[in-house]
Amino acid sequence: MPELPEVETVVRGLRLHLPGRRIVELRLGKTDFMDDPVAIGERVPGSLIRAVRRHGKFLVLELEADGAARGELLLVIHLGMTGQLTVVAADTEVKPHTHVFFMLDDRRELRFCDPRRFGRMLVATPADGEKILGPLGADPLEVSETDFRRLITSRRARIKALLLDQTVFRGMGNIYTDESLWRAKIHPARLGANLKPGEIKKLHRAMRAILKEAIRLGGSSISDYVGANGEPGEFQIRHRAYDREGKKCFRCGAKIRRMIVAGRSSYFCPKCQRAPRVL
DNA sequence: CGTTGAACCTGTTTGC
DNA sequence: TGCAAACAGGTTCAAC
Repeated sequence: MPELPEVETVVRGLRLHLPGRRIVELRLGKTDFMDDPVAIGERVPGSLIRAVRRHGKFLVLELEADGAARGELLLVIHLGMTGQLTVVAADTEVKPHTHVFFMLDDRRELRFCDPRRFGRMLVATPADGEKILGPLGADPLEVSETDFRRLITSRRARIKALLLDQTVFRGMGNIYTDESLWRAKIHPARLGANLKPGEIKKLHRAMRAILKEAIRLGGSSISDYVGANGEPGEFQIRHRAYDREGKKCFRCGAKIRRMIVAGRSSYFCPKCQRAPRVL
């Protein structure tokens, strides 16, 4: 669920509460989504939260550890499909599947809830964190049109697969990929290398505009996504392709179709987004 | 290289 | 109504 706009929304929400707070205690439930739960239990308690940032779909809490493990430490978190990070008062009722409680020094808690446990959590030194964050590709909001073109035309994969590949662009997911392709009128199965210059320019613009608009509306809430304050997003009402199989295309009225591309459900307008004989 | 399918796990929706 | 299948924002790995 959480793609770039959702993670960005969560990060902005966390920034309202976390920087300057100390994590006084940690409580763990199920930990099979953690690389090394023992390390988290040992190194996180007592640390000071310096900053919160996003890298693709990863959230990064910059910590200053005290005691023995003194020094800069990164808490790296991925929300997977159903992960939620919220800051609540310590006496707030606990939702099922809440697996981590970070008790703060202001009687509040940062809670991680993830029913499917596809999320990920680990602590690392800045150097080790680089091993996870380093391989990620260009930020879709920062990438220039020139770099965008180069990244897309230098590979022989379908445009849908390229946009979803986190080592090419960090942060794009199934919803915003389909929405961007719909706006740019490009069929998801087209080969990136075969896109015409005009199409690439339109796609670059569409992607950036859609991500910005989605961030403005707090992301898309399909079933369980919420921001750090527990509020759902509103971008789902603006979806033009995603999850609209059989419904009318907002542009031409044709029925939106669904097909599997790059292993994922892909929604597109068969009339606006034509599949050429040679993809 | 790139694609496909399965696996990871739980909950919800859909179909017979 | 009830049960089983299909499906879900993501990533990773094996096999071709």
